[in-house]
Amino acid sequence: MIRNTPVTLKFLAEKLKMSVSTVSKALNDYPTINEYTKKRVQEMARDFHFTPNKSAINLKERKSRIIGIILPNLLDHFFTRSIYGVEQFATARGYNVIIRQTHDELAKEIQAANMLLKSRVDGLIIAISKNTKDFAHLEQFENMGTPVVYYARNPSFNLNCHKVLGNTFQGSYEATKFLIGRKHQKIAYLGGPKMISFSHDRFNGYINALKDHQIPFVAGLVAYTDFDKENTILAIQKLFSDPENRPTALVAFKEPILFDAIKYLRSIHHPSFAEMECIGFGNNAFITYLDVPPVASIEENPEAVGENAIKLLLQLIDQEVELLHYQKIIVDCKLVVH
Amino acid sequence: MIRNTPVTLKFLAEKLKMSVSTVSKALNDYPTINEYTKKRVQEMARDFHFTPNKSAINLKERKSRIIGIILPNLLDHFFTRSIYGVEQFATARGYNVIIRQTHDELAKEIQAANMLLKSRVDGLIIAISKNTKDFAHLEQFENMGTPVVYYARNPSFNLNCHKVLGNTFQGSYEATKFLIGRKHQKIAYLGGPKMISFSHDRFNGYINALKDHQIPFVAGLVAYTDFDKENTILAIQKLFSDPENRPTALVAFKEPILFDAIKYLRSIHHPSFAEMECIGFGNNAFITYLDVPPVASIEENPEAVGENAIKLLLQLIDQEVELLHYQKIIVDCKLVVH
DNA sequence: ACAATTATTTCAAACGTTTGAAATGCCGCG
DNA sequence: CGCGGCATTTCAAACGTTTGAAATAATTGT
Repeated sequence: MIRNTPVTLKFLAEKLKMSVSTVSKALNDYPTINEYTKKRVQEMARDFHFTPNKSAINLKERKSRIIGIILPNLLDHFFTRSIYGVEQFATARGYNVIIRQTHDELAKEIQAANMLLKSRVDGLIIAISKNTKDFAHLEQFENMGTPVVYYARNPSFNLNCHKVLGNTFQGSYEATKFLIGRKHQKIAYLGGPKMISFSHDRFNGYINALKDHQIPFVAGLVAYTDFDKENTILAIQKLFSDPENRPTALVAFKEPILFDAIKYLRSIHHPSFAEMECIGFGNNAFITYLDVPPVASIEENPEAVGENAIKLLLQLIDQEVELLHYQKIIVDCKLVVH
Repeated sequence: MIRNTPVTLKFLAEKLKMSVSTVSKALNDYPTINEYTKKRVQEMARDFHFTPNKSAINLKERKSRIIGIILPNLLDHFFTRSIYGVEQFATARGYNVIIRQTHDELAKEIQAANMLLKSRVDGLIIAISKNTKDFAHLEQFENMGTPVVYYARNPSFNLNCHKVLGNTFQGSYEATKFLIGRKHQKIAYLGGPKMISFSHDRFNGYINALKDHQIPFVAGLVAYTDFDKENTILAIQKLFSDPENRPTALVAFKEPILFDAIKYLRSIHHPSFAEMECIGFGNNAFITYLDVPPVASIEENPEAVGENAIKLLLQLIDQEVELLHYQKIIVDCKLVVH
C-alpha cells in the first residue's frame, strides 16, 4: 500500500501522456485547456490522491504560507483563547500557524524569532516577553518586508509598529468605577510587573476613576507584585499595613495574582476578608469553582484581540494596508459581574 | 533599509564573482573548498544576513521540517502541558510544530489532517477526537510513508499504530486504593464519555482495586457523564439516589467534571458534602485556590507523554525505528496528595 | 483547397538549493 | 617541456511547480 514514487505533476503527465504544463493548467482550471482534458486530468489526480507539493509552490511564489506566533505561554488562558481567533482566520485563508512560547524569557524570544525568520514566515504576531526592550531581532522581519503585528503586550512607546491591544485603561477604569458604585472608599490597586506596560495603564485607569468620582488617592493603597506568590503576599501585607487606610476593595492586575492574594488573606483569617470585594483581569473559567468568587471580572476578549491581529496581519501580507502605515487597534474590555 | 533583491546563493556568488556551487559548498564547509575562499564567503554571508531558503531545501530534500500536532483543544491543561514536551525536542532538532485544535469534532479533525497532509509534514502526533471511529484520514499519512504517533487518546483496539498513552488504569487503581486506605467502603466512580477509551480503562482500574481489597462492587456507585455540566449533575443525582449505598468517596474521570460535581453537592447542601473525599485526573494548577481541595489528584505527567511521543516520532522519521514495527509506550500516573 | 483564425498543447525558464561529475589551474618531476 | 596528480572551482541536473511565449492542431471563411 505504500507508494514509493511520489505523485507529482510529472507522474500524472506521464500516465496521461501529456506535458506537465497541461496537467498543471488543467488542475488550475485554465480557460485555454480543453474541458475534456481537464476532466481526464482531474480524475487521474483524484484517483492518485495528488496533492501539490507546497515547498515547490512556496519556492515559486516566494511565500511559506506560514504565520508565526510568539507568545509568553499557553497556560495563561488569555493567550490560549487569543489563538482561537488567530487560527480560525489563518486556516480559513490557507495559512498554517506556528506557535512558539517564550516563558517570558528574552533569549527564547530571540531564538524563536530567528527560527521563524529562517522558516520565512509570511507574517508574525507577537506578544513580547516582559524583558523585551531591544527589538533588533524583530526588526529583521520588517527589513525583509515581513509584516509584524504586536499584540496583547504593548512594546515601548517610541517603537513604530502595528499594534492590537486590549483597552486595559478602560477595563481598569470600569472595574474601579464599579467598586466605587458599590460604595467603596478605600480601593486598593495591586499591580503586576512594572516592565509590562499594562501595569501603568491599569494604574492610570484606576486613579482616573478615583479622580472622576472625587475619591482621594492614597499612595499606601497601591502595591506591585509579579507572578510569584511570595511577592504577592508581600504586596498584600503592605496594602493592609496601615489600619487608617485598610482597603475594602481591590483591583488586581491579573486573576491568578488576585487568587493568591485572596488565598493569603483567608489563610491568615484577616478580618477584612469576608467583606472585601475584588476584581481581577482575566475572567478565568475556573472562577465558577471558587466558593467566594470575586465580585466581578474584567473580560479582556482575547479571541477578539487575536482576531484583530490576524486580520490586520493578513491585510498587511496582501498589501491592502501599507506596511509602514502603522495601525493601532484597541479592543475594549467588558466587566463581567459574577 | 528594506532590501528588495533577496539574499540568495546566487546573489552572494555574483558579489564574490564565483559560482553558486562554490558558495553553497563553502557555507556547508566542504573539504574541497579553499580555506580562504570559505572565509570570504562566510563573511559575505554574515554581512548580508544570508539565510538559506527553507522551501528550496525542503523541496530538494523532500522534507518540510514541520511536525503536525492534532489535539482536541488547548484549554485543557493536559494538552497544553503535553505540548511543552513536544516543542522542546522538536525545535531542538530544527523542526517547526503546527498545532491544530479539533474541539473534539471529527469534521475538524479531518480538515486539519488534510491540511497537514498537504503541507507535507514530516510526522504527525495526534490525540484523536472522541468521535473518531474511522481512520481513513489518518491512514493517508502512513500510505505516504509519513509516521503517525497516536497519543493521549487511545484509538480503537484493532488499529495497528504507534501509541503513547498515560497509564490510566494504574492511575485509577491507585486513586481507588488510596481511598480504600483511608477506610472508605462506598467509593463511587464518575466516568467520562464512553467513546473515550480511557473511560473503560479507568473503570477497570477502579473495580480491580476494589476487588483486590475485597470491597464489593455496587453497580449503583458508577455513573457516566461528559464535559457538560448538566449531565454531570444528573450523574451525581444518580450516584446519591440510593440511601443504602451513599458514597463517601469519589473517583472522577477528569477534574473539571469533579469540580462541577463538588459544586453541585455544595449548592444543594448535601449532607455528605463535608466529609466526602474526592480524586480526579488532572492535577489542575488552580486546585490550590479551592477552599476545599480534593484530597488528592492523579497527575498524568502530560509533559512526559508529549516527550515520549515526539521522541518516538523523531526515531520513526530518522528510520531508527521501523515504521511498521508498532510501538506502545505507557507513561505512569502519579498520585499527588493535597 | 488554403490561408486566417482560434483552440489547445507544449516549451522553457524560473524559484533557491544541493551534489556528483567534469573542468580548470597549478605544482613538481622526469 | 609535457604530463601525472592534486587542489579547487564550475557545470549541470534535480527537487515540483507555475506561466508567458511559442508551437501545433483544429476550425472557419472564401
